[in-house]
Amino acid sequence: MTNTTLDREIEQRLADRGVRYTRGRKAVTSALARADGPLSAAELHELIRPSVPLSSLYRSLAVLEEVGVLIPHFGQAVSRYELAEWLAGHHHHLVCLECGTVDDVELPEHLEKRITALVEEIGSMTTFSPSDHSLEIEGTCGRHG
Amino acid sequence: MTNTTLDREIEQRLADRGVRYTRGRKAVTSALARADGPLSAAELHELIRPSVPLSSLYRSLAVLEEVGVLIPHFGQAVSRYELAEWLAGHHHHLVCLECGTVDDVELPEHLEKRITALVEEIGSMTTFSPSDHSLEIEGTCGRHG
DNA sequence: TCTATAATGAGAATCATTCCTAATTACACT
DNA sequence: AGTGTAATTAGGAATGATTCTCATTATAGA
Repeated sequence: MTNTTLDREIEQRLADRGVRYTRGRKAVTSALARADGPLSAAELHELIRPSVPLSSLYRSLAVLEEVGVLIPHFGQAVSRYELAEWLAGHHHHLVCLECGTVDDVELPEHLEKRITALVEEIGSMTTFSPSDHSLEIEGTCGRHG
Repeated sequence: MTNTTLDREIEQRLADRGVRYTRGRKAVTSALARADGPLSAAELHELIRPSVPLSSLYRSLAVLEEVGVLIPHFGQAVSRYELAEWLAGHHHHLVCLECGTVDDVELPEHLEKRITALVEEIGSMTTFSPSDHSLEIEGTCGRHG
């Protein structure tokens, strides 16, 4: 395995929750540990096929998410649309982890400038050419009992 | 209509592309203009029902995206998973608009500190309590012909 | 080893999204 | 206003992703 330490940490976490660290679940975490970005169920299936059928894979993902080993990159698998920035203005997002709503925030110029500067610095560090950016802030909105 | 100026800008853009600004399309843009964050097709449908059937709604979304009036909040409607940050470390994302891949970037500490400071400032401006954040940088990765 | 419980495999069911085709509508021109 | 043409829509069928169900298998502990 690529990363024994990581694997042991996961094993520990699952043990604490009384959940087994089975072959299929190991296949998922180890594929994700090797990946260099978030992967979809289909992409994972391609990587670890044919050892795990899709239905089991989805179950493994759900279990691993439940115990906090995995996180979904942008919650639900539905497309959400918004007006383009030339219409709505440049903004960022507040993502509520409790109710799933996403709210826009427009930042005052001095904060926005600092973000833009950061993005440019990151671009100059890599071979990636940034054209736009969005700061996604997760937390809880003020609307819950 | 809530926002006549905006509506005229959209009308103009569609006219430039030789595309009609029909009742159904207006219903979509005006609902999005009123919304305070990105909406899914189902949410939009709920808002403007029963004037527009779902299939037409999807087509409107596609057309409006094509002419640059709408943008999807996080591309494809598939869930992608990654290891939680306590396992993978805190990182941000480079989203390639050409091929759809998402790569992780881990930032050097001085940059990360600047982002954290920003997020805290934003939190203090609103009723939202941030628990985590991710900077999503869109652009093109270095891998295309 | 035996038993109770957790996990898997395979396929059916569900939900979001896309596709298809005929009927309708808007637009340009008379 | 009336007509021809192309764009658009409605509605339902088809697809693809995800979830559910249930019979079977594996596991941990008595």
